[in-house]
Amino acid sequence: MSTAPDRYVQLLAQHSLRNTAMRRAVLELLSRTPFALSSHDIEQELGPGVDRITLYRTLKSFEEKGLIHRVPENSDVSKYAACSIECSQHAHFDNHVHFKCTNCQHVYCLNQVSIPVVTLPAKFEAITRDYLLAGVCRECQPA
Amino acid sequence: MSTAPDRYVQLLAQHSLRNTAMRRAVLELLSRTPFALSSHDIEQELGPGVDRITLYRTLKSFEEKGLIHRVPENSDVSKYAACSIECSQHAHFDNHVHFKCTNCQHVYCLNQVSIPVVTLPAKFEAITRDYLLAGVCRECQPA
DNA sequence: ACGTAAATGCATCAATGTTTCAAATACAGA
DNA sequence: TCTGTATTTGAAACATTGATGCATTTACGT
Repeated sequence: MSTAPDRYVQLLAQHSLRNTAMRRAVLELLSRTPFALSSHDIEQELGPGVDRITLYRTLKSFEEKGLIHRVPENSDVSKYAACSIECSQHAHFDNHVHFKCTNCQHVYCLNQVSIPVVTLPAKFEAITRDYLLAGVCRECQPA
Repeated sequence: MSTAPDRYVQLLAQHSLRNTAMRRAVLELLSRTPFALSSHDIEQELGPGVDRITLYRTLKSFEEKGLIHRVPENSDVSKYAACSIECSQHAHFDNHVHFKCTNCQHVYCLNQVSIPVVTLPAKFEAITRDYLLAGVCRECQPA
């Protein structure tokens, strides 16, 4: 794990998180990957040196502080993706649709597609919304 | 577990599932509960007599045959709810919105609110859609 | 009522995640 | 730059959720 002092260091500081090798590595990986990754995926990508427990804690604190968000999935494993810049500990603003490919299993954040609003029955008040699509992604379309 | 020959027996037969005590009990419980239940919840409700493994298998086959659906959640535990009548092994038609109360933790199927359609980027083709809201439910509103 | 395929119950195994605690480390302040 | 302290890490143990293999039991078509 390199020690390059770059924008990830700033991101961590902005969210009151100490600058450690594991955090930089996870942040860098999630930022450069165009689809959501599970804890297991991240472990694989970062190589055999990473501690599984530390990784769980890293993901948990990142989620709490608003650096990453958990993509809603109807499977058993949680997948994570980098948040948009506006997110913080106090509020998540990931109002985009998620798309899961049933072929390659990748989960994409479709940042350009925002979640439509619905009218709820009386006395139900929504605070957050998640919209998850499943189907065939760009990469897996038959030519 | 009673042996009352009622509409659950028919439901099971219609979906090619044998009529057993556990299946009748789970089906009855999910049908009368207005929010989604986790495997653990169901175990508690049905009492100490139920076998955990059999329950997992029951939920799995119910989901496969289209009797119940798994409610998308961004937590770790899976929750299940009874499907609408039109669902079958071949296709689920649960095009309603789900609502999770951040206070009582209950997940409601808002059957009267259908999921709005979105326009996807080129070459993405959606097959299923899930819409999950979180907020304060009817029961938990301050007076 | 009988035979067979399916479902159950139990032991075992696997994956995911949490907790506890000592050792190491980041970072603020002198 | 050095030092103190609060945070983070790493390791072992534990908890929960779920799957698998197999013998026994049960549902249901004939």
